[in-house]
Amino acid sequence: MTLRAVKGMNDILPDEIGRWQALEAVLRRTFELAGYREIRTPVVEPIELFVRSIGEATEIVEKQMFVLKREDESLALRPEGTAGVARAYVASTLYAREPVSRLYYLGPMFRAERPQRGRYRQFWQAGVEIYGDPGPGCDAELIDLLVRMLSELGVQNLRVLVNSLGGAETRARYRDALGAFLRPKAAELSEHARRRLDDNPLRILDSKNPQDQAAVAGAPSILELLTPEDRAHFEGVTQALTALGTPFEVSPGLVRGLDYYTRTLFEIQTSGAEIGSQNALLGGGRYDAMVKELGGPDVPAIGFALGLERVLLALPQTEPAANARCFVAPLGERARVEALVIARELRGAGIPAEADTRGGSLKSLLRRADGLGARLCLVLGDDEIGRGIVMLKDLAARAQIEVPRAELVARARELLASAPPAGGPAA
RNA sequence: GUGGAUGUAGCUCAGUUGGCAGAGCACUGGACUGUGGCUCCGGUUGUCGCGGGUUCGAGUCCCGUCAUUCACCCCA
Repeated sequence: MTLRAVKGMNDILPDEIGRWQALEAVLRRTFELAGYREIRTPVVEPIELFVRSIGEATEIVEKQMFVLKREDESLALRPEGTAGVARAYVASTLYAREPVSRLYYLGPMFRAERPQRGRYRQFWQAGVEIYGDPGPGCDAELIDLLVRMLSELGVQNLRVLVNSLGGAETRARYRDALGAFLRPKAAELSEHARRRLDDNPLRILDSKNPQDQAAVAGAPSILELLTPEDRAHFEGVTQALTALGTPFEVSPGLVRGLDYYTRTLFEIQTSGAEIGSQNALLGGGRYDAMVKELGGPDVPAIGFALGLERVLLALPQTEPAANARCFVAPLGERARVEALVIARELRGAGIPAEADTRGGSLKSLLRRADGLGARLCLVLGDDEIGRGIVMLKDLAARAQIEVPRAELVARARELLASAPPAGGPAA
């Protein structure tokens, strides 16, 4: 019985890691250019934190948490990032040090759902949180930043959905109104939706079931029930987005399964089939009540989270770039040790270098160099050692020159700095 | 959590009414005693997911199980 990775948790192998690192670099650069600083919080938190922030009756808290019991502690692997960051913000009294905190995070999250394309039990999220700015300007700025980032990454078919849930008062009123509208139509709803009528009728709005969609048509919109303050905020967001030239759709049916959201709610989807039956690349919104709920002062907040796996699936596949590596191919016993010395010298000069230690014919060594995607191959045997030279091959150019041993590093550096010939090396 | 599909070499997949386990790619050796990507010739690679059943005989049929995947659900 071979050991496997835990269901829904995947190894990221070296062949794929380049795409991950490239995406992570874009995320960090985007956030840092916009004034966000990284925060790293624990992967494990007290269950109580998620119950209080995400909501006791949510799917995530009820069914999807990986729970750890240790002595008298009840812990959980974090199912999302916002709660932990908010906890850290309160616990370290960041609010007392600066009026506005702009934070970002990047790391693995855990939810025990049935795995599927674009949905895993361990998955990576990157997100930001802004504390202390009541908006709506920062709401719009954040959405605009994300739309531009995804476009620049090359994600096609973006849809930007924006909605407002208003404050607690609006939300309660809307629940009642929606319940009153749907209850007479209970017979037309799917069984699943019917069960939600009492505990969370808003979720029926984004059901994919055609039956539910039909029943929901003509339902009152939450946007009609916003208080004047909520309405002014939402208009501020949409006006700023328009002024920024960010395309968006007002989507009164947009709802999220986390209880903490207030006012602005947004989601960026791709309509392509790349991410399977999931369609959200990122989602977020305002959660003005959470900091206080967690024992901090009354500080408003907004944030979002992006699924790295989903963005990678939605991204165009790129050819791996030919690398600037050197392969050192020794022929014979004497050359073997010398190859190690040469590789060390090259690395000392900042040139990625690998010396062969397995031996074999020159033909197989050259194949090995090709297989690594190396740009240069250094060949040395008894002949070269006797003459104090090394054979320096430019694999891409299919050319070779004899180079005095002492000039090797300098000549290799020159070749690597020059562009590979047209036609390029084989991938 | 519910329903469907699929599990055969490192990868992609064939495998007929049940009758010797296959191909391409990859890897490797040679043609070319020390010159790579193309070509040609050869070679290595298997718990047919796992367990049971039917049968003279099971990759093939039946039952169970696990995994993957698709849809629902959920969400990033």
